[in-house]
Amino acid sequence: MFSKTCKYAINAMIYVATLPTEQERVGLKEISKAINSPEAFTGKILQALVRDELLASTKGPNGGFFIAKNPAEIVLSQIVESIDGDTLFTGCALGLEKCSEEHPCPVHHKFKAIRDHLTGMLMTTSLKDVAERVNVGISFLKY
Amino acid sequence: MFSKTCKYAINAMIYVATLPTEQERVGLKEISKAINSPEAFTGKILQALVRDELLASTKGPNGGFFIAKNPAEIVLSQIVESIDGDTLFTGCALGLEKCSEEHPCPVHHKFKAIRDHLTGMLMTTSLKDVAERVNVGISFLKY
DNA sequence: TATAAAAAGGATATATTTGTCCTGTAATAC
DNA sequence: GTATTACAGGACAAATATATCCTTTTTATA
Repeated sequence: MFSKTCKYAINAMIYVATLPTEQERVGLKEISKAINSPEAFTGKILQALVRDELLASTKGPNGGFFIAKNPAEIVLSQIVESIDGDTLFTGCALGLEKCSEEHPCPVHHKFKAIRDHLTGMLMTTSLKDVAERVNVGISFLKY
Repeated sequence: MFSKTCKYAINAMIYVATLPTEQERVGLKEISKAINSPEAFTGKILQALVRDELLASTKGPNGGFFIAKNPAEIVLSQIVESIDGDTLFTGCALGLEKCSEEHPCPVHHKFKAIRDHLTGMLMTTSLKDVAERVNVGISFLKY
């Protein structure tokens, strides 16, 4: 479904979004500990999220990462697209290069419904939604 | 969603299922041409499908592959599980090792519906269903 | 201004997936 | 029974994804 990289990215974004807004910045070390991911690799992923302006960062003492805009305005599909691209949303399930309504693969019509369901969910689920679930203790970011 | 290997497997199974039952066997070369896949690699995949008794094969002149049972009784989920295992059906979308109702990841509840939708579709779509679409010319196995 | 903290980025390493090549094995036909 | 055909299987190669290490850059503050 998602690449490992993308899973780390989503978890990291959620973790940063769970922090109170008073806490200005959070470091790589804390993030990778919180989501149980390899630190250096997670650093690369956060870099990419910063380039795509979903995260922001500052260097130096007390530096670290923070969500670039209001977590209510960032949806999961943006993170997925940033890391994995749009193949999950537009690619053919059976790998045909030019799969379309006019030239569909054998499962095109059946997958359409599922893809719509999936993308609809990812486009309507905000970081705020999921971060709140973690904050109230009904969902978890590791193990 | 599916690995490339799994896509080749599904396409190959569909192609073999499209052939008239009078045609007893079909060779690797023809299959990989029909689905536009690398021949040797496809050979490995077909081997695996034979081991899992979804396909059958015979060696020697006029040998080749054929569907092991009635295509109406083989569903897509069996092919997926044979090649990719059950992570698509049971694994956590965010990669948590022990994601469950009691210890859910932040998207667990939302993904449940999509996973059910997807697995339901794969468990109710038979090879016969999809092969017929190819045979009547409303769907395609390559390009 | 020197020092330390922390992210950015380049180079490299490891693991996994995807793909090829060659030999072995079984079946058929002459 | 020999030659030919076609799948089985092992060894290897290439490509991609995942992961680590080290240096550079930026910033805060003592």
